[in-house]
Amino acid sequence: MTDTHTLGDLQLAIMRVLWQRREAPVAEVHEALLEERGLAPTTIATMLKKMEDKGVVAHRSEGRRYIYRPTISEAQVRRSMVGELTERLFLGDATALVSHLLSEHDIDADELAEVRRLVDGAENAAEAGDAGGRETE
Amino acid sequence: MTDTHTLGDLQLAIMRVLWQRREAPVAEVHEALLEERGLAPTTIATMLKKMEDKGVVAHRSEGRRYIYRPTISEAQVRRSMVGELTERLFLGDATALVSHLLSEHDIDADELAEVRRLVDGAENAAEAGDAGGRETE
DNA sequence: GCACAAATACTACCGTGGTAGTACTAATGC
DNA sequence: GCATTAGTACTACCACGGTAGTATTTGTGC
Repeated sequence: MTDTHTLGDLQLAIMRVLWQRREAPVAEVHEALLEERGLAPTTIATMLKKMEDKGVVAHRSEGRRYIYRPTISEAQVRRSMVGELTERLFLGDATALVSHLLSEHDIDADELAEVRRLVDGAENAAEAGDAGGRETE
Repeated sequence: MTDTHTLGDLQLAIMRVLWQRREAPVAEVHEALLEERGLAPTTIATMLKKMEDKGVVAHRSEGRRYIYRPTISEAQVRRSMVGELTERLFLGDATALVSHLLSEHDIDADELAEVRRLVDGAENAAEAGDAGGRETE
């Protein structure tokens, strides 16, 4: 479990479409990405097949059409990918990543306040009955 | 400029060695990574050459040996890669990444306090004369 | 001077993301 | 019923990270 679902750029774009619509036929995914990417329909179809092999999407048939749907959540992908980056780049130290974000101006003054709120929220969550935690999923 | 220096896992491991030592011959890099990876010396040499083509390291000769040194800083690589992930996964919203980190238990209670300190620090830095900033490095 | 060792150069191969042409199949229009 | 069209299947290719064997060069010891 908890396979390392690392997705490429196009794969993520496709997933975003599927996450948004719950499910969609190839043509719809293609159409949704046409503007920002201008890819051939076969490219999308091929990618979807590769993604199915990989286990991140599944399909059902409706006439000749394949209706694809995601089999993993956006949160899972984020966990995987952020986790991997944190490992690779900060030797697993997530706090170091936050530190980087704050010091590299990736987060401006306005957002700083937001982050502060998030920290407060996380602290409260921790205080509340999260003792023994470990049931995420 | 600000090319997108995305490095693979081995490449990062190699860079870490070079960042640590300022410069090092192939054999030394190989030796440094032998325990944790057990790779052939030629693998390191090949990778270093690829990395030189890519522009992230450079070498000078010393007798028959090549002494490699990084041409980009760890901070630059972090900026590139964190930036890319933020773009790919959170549509550029760095705050969303922090939010993810906080809500996915990647940051425990102890670290939360640390993060709070970092936020304070960033706020002060912003208040102080950081107008026009951009001389990190 | 010659054999051996060290070090780089070359070449090769796999996996995977990305991209797409072409082939095949099945529904549809007339 | 046959031609067109939509839609998937196959196949192919490139780039690149990763991994390493083999060839070549050159310095060193005796």
